[in-house]
Amino acid sequence: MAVVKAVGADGEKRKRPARALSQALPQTPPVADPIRLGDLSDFLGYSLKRAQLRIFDDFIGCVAPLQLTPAQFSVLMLVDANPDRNQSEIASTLGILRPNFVALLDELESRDLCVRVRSSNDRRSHNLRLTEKGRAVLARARKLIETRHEIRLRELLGDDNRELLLAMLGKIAREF
Amino acid sequence: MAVVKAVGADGEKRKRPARALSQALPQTPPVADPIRLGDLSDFLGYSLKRAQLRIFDDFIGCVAPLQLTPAQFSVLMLVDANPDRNQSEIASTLGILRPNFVALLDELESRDLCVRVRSSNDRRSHNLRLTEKGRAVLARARKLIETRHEIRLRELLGDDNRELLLAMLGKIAREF
DNA sequence: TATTGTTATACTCTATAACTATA
DNA sequence: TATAGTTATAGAGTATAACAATA
Repeated sequence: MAVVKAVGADGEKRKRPARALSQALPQTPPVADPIRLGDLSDFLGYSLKRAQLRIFDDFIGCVAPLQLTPAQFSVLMLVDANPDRNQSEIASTLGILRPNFVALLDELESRDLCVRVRSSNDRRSHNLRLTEKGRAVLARARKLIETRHEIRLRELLGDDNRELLLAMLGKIAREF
Repeated sequence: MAVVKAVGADGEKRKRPARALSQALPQTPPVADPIRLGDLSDFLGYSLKRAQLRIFDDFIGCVAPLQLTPAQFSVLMLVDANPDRNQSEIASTLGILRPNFVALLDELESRDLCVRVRSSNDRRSHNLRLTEKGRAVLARARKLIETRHEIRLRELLGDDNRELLLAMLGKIAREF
């Protein structure tokens, strides 16, 4: 397995610049030592958060042509896999509070990716479905993410390690 | 290695309730099928985010006696490992923007955990140090996290898998 | 009475511009 | 002029209470 690389970020600035002979060295050298993370990287929360931010950033860049946030993508995925479920069911499955789900859906509906259909059984409920355009956009998004994002993750981590990573993250989310 | 458990969440509600013989079955059964995550859990971003939220939530609970957020903890850790570095250096290492670091530091300083010391070399800079109390609180926090949080993660994942998880997350944060 | 979707609202995070004091 | 710390501010994301329509 590939070894984790040195330390990065400002690694290329390590070399001290040349200095005139007569010039006194200041108390603090002009090129500072890199900051040490110390034990911080041994705490799962820290590494998890930094990795999550990086992944989301890359995700957003990869689906930029479709202008989908990770949250919007997750809604499209879930409505596609579970048509005609109501807002509360979809929102709570994603850990989104019902009030906060309203604006998110408004946006998807205004872009004609998703529709709210008043349920005939229970007229309080709005059943959710993807539109034809919604399915098409989702398909394009999945292809973009697979070919630009996930494939590079497989290259970086290796197929087996990526599977193991997914399994552990799922276990934490479900059982911790 | 332990196998990932079934599905959870509402797993205990699966059994259909008894029903009067004369009562007609409504079109939709009163106990709905669980929502299927589908391929969503195969996308790293989704699993990463859910796991991160769970970990932070648990972290906050574990250090509740000390009232430290993950961000505050990371600042204490970094200042402890790198005394007399200035705000910009500490903030940027943590991915915190300088303006947002001000209030964070104000809070730590008001609680006498950390001090800003005007640098004699460059009077624009504030060098950061932990106070005696700051070191004590950090030590207690580390112990709480180790004994209540990380230890349970090791039990859940296994020691070797936890190490592998940390290595992969670090690799994503640094190299992806 | 309880639930679904909604509004209003508040609080935290994050992001950018611009000021001040120093260099 | 450039940089460190700061202020102000705006935008996401997230949280709770309460209302109308419906059950």
